[in-house]
Amino acid sequence: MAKQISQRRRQAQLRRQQLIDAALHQFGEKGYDGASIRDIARAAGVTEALVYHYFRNKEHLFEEVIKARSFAPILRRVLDEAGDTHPAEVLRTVLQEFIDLMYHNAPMARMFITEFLRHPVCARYFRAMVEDNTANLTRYLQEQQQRGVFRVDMDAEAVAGMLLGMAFALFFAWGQAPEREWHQRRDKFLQYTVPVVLEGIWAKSAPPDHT
Amino acid sequence: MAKQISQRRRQAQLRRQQLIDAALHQFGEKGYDGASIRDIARAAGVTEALVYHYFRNKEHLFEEVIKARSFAPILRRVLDEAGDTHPAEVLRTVLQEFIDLMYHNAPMARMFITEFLRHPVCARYFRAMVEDNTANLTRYLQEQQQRGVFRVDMDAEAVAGMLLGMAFALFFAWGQAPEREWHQRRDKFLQYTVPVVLEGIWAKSAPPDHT
Amino acid sequence: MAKQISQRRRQAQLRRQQLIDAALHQFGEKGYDGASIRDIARAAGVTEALVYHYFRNKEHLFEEVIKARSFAPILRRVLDEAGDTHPAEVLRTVLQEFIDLMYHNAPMARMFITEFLRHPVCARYFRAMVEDNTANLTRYLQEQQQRGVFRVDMDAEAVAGMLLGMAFALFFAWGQAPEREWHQRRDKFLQYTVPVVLEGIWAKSAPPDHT
Amino acid sequence: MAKQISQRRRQAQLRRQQLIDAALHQFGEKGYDGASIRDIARAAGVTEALVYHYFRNKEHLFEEVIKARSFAPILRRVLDEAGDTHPAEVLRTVLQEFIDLMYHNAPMARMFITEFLRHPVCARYFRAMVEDNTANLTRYLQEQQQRGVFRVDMDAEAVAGMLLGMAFALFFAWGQAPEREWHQRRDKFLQYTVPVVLEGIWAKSAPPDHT
DNA sequence: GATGAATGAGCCTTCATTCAT
DNA sequence: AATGAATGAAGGCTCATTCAT
Repeated sequence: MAKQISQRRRQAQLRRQQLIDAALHQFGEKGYDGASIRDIARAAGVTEALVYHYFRNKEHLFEEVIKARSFAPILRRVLDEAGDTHPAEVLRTVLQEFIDLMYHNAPMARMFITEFLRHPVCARYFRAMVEDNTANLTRYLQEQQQRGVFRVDMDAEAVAGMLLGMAFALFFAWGQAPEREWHQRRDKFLQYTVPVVLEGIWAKSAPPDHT
Repeated sequence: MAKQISQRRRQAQLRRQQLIDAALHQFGEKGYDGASIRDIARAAGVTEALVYHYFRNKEHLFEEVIKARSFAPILRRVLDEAGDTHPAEVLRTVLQEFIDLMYHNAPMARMFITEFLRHPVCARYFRAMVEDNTANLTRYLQEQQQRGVFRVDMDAEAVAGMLLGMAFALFFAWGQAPEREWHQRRDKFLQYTVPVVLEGIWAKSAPPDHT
Repeated sequence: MAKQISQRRRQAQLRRQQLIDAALHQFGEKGYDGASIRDIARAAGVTEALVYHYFRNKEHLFEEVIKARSFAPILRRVLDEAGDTHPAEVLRTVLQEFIDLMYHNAPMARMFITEFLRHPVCARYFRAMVEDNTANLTRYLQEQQQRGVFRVDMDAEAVAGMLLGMAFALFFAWGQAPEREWHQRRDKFLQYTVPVVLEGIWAKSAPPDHT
Repeated sequence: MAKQISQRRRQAQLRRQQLIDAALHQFGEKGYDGASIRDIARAAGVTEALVYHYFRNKEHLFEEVIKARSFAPILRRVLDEAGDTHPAEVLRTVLQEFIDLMYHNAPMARMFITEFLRHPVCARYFRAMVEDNTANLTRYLQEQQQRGVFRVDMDAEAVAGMLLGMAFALFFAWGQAPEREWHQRRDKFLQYTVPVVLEGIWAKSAPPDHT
């Protein structure tokens, strides 16, 4: 009997996740208003009423979708694992991970982008994410600054925001383009654009020997 | 009689514009799906049916809103008038105009952002706008490059995209923040971030004496 | 000046007729509810408002359409001109005229049929028409009956109703069929069916030598 | 539990029928365009939305109404049960049943008549019905013809069409008249008109002894 | 846990009609 | 004579949500 209960619970957990996944895709493709509960339910292969069995209402479901799949933890890990490779390499990797993360989670990214400007909940999470990432990147830049890698007068936070902003803009503008074009833009961004930016912040006494 | 007709026509023109304005605001605040024809009509102080007297349907109204208020012409003017001031100054001005333009037309900017990912029409116009602006800025950068101001190996298009992208990301992330914060971010961007970027593209033989 | 006025009047008369024609076709094709004032106006190449300049409202326009094009006068003429040809020939001609009249004025006929069951005005006119025609045909049959052509116990009115009813049913059921089929049905009706009916009403003493 | 489910199903079945009935009456009285979903829902005592729970849209509801209540099966039964009574009696009975069937299902009959000329679906069903009935009656007439009851040169199909057409025209023209008048017309038709028609098709060698 | 019946509110759109010009 | 601006009502349909089963 306990087994049955735990099985039920597992089944419930599964359903819940299934619904969140379906909702994520629908919201991502059609937006909050554009995606109906019916759409979501059908995409998950269940009845509309069942959605209300798991989530109080559409708003709540939306919040759960946001909570369940934040970028933040993933990105933090990436940054933490940076280690002590050459900063140029590290930053390029970080931005690459960031860009690819958005690209491979396009539905969610789209949802965040489109609903950020309307949905307070979404805005809150999005901002938290941005701040989290910026803070992490800022911290890293400051560490390197103190080690003499970057100019003393560098504004670490501004640079962090600039780098992430550029990456974000890249995804926004071209994330939906045909795959080939997207890859071209992405590669040029990582190989050419980022280094150009870094040019302005290296400490002069320590000329970089980056690739 | 001719006068009467022209008056009627003027009145009609006015109404049309009035409706487009109202629609712009409603779409900007609530998105395409979220803004109902009723909302728009009420905001313009007329009946729903009148909206259909001027526009075939919601889709068409939306297109008219987009067409009627494209950034492109405004931006082009700004860039064309750049003249021959110091490039650093020019670029700062251009970006400032760009940012302020978005900020002062926030409802439309928001609409473009949120509907870009869903509405083909919007996407088309948005992309045209991006390309137009990038092309203009690219051209300017190339001119300066040929005059020896910028490095020979500078990729003008990539730099143009980077600058505009950063500006866009700035607006996206902070355009809705409290006014004071917005202004701080904006100013820091123009006074600090942009120069940092430029640092990487100046021709070495011609050290800039920018502010 | 008088000329101008009369010209205007003629123009007005023309427009009126034009509108009635357009309305007839629209009502015939789409029914009273299905045909909108806009449809009618467009079909006549004028503005909706002009329809209201000539007719108080849709109902009135409908009535005018019905009044303006009653079958009755046409049919009466046909019957009056019957003269003294052989009755079988006369009846066949009468029915043929009746059928062809409906077929060549299909839009109006359709309108009468479909609106008869709903629209009191239409019902009144239709019934008047039916009664008029039946009365005429009945009178003719009675005259021939008194001349010894038809059986003494023939119920002239019943026979008249039966003949016209059959013709009507023919048009109703097949009037929309492909033209070839329609013509086949029509011809068989006139050449075979009608004579069969007459068989039952000839006076026995006077065997007919019809074709 | 199975009981509960079946009860629910029964309830649903009931609702469905209820809606079809309501729709039938509304369509019959006001026509397809004239009868709104609101009308139908109110007549059935439910919300408009529930109509859409049972039927995909108005068109579908209309089709279901037509399918659910076709004359065809009823008429076929009547004809099949004809047995071997005297043909005059059989035919009179058949036509009487046909007429009464229309009269007692006046709303649907009216709907068929008015929508036949506009609605393809209705036209299809109506035509099938006509052909089915005509075919049955034709077959019966041919059987009797082979047994020597009717003239050798009788065109069974034409006669069948004629008889049913007359009956239809009778209903069309007078089915809405005051009840007394209707009954008079109906009785005269069955007792006088039909025999007159038959007069023309009896085989001469076998003089009928009908009433 | 899961379903289908049921609802009230709202949406986009069309319609018949009026009025100033 | 003719038009276009303007409206209130209604129509078909969808949606988020509840409830009994």
